[in-house]
Amino acid sequence: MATKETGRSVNLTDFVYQELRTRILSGNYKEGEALTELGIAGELDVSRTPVREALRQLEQEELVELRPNRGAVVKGISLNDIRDIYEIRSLIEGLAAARVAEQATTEEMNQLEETLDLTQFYLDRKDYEKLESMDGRFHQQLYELCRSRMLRRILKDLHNYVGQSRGASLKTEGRAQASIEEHRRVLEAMRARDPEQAKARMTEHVLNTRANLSKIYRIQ
Amino acid sequence: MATKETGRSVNLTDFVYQELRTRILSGNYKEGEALTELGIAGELDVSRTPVREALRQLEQEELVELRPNRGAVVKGISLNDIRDIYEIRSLIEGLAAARVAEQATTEEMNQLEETLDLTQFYLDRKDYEKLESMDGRFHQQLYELCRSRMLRRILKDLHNYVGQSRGASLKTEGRAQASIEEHRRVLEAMRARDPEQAKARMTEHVLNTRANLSKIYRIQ
DNA sequence: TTTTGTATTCATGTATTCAATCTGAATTAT
DNA sequence: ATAATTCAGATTGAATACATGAATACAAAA
Repeated sequence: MATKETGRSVNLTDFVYQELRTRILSGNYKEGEALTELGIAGELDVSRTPVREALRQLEQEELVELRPNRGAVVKGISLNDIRDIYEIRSLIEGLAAARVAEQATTEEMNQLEETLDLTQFYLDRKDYEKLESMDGRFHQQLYELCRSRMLRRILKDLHNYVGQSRGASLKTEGRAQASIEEHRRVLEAMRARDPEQAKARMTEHVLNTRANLSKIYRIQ
Repeated sequence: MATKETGRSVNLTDFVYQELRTRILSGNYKEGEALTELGIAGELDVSRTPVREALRQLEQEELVELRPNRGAVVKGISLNDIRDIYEIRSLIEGLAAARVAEQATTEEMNQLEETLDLTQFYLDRKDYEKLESMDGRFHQQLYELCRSRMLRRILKDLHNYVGQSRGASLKTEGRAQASIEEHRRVLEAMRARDPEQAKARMTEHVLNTRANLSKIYRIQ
């Protein structure tokens, strides 16, 4: 057992975790909403045990608050959080890019390039769901390739938090194409084994994304 | 129930979590060591339930790896991790200091000053345990006062990871006094409401700590 | 009217039970 | 002798049972 219609979770705890996480980050569960263990267990048709374990994980990344003996409350992502995420990323994501420029193999760079080609492919097809997924994959791949456990941890976290707003940003006129081109320039610098340029271009890319986002949301 | 000789845990899960976390970060449990739920439960005299929940939390911060159906393995902090932590902190901890300079109340700055006074007090008494704790408290207070959920999350995490090496650093000749003075200069800039200077001085402080650390450990 | 005590209810905290899975040694087959 | 197989023991995964604590409603007292 343990795949639960959605598939590919190895156990129920992971399944519940993914499910709750998605619902919170998508805004399906709203800020301040109280979650009861039995309620979730009933909804997902599992016992309280995996629910409790999943809630503990979510508490660790501050997506819920666990009040002792009083249950869980949803903590969403605020505009202030988003503003800070982009500010932090503008400071450290360039570092990850520099590391990739220094250490990644040609094979790994080819993987990045494939992601970029796919992104362009889906943009041409106007398949915005896949486009969004591929745009995110470029960053996720980068986090793996930078060979730094700490950078990967932090950047993955931050990136996941802004999934929603990144999607909105990519739907604005011309931004997706610009994003692809910025990614490409980062990759070029990596292929040229120029860490400083890779860093600068990645930083600029993050700042551009933030600037674009500030047209949609009221941040900073 | 629920205080378990060590005191102040509100429930057994938190108690187990703190206990395991401490043992891992202090090197008491070594990298690669396999942990069984029943073994821990027996050692701490609790059932498997709170142990499982604690392990899920520890997995979230990558202090253990959970292999499905095969149990938990300890993941320590490597020298590479420490190197990266200081590099990341040198980039973003200044941002936190700048925020404090902008937003903290005079009362809050007084709290920081009290911590500094206490640090000096314990240094004069050569009470290195308390000294270490107070030196850390200055940073922890800063993370709370910067009023950024994301900065607080990340910096607290990173700071906890390097607890051991920070302790070692403070024991080297003259470093504790230098650290206090650097903290004081950061606070001065905050009191002067000069975010840029607070940032610069904090960044320098982090870099100094790293430089001092590199005399002990073989980092970068 | 406000406060305080108390019973009830509901949710969480923990232990226990049972099922599924993995590991490794003994056994069998090649 | 080596490889494949089987099976027992141990460990994790999940559900359920039991215990504890918090919140609410309501009654009695000030």
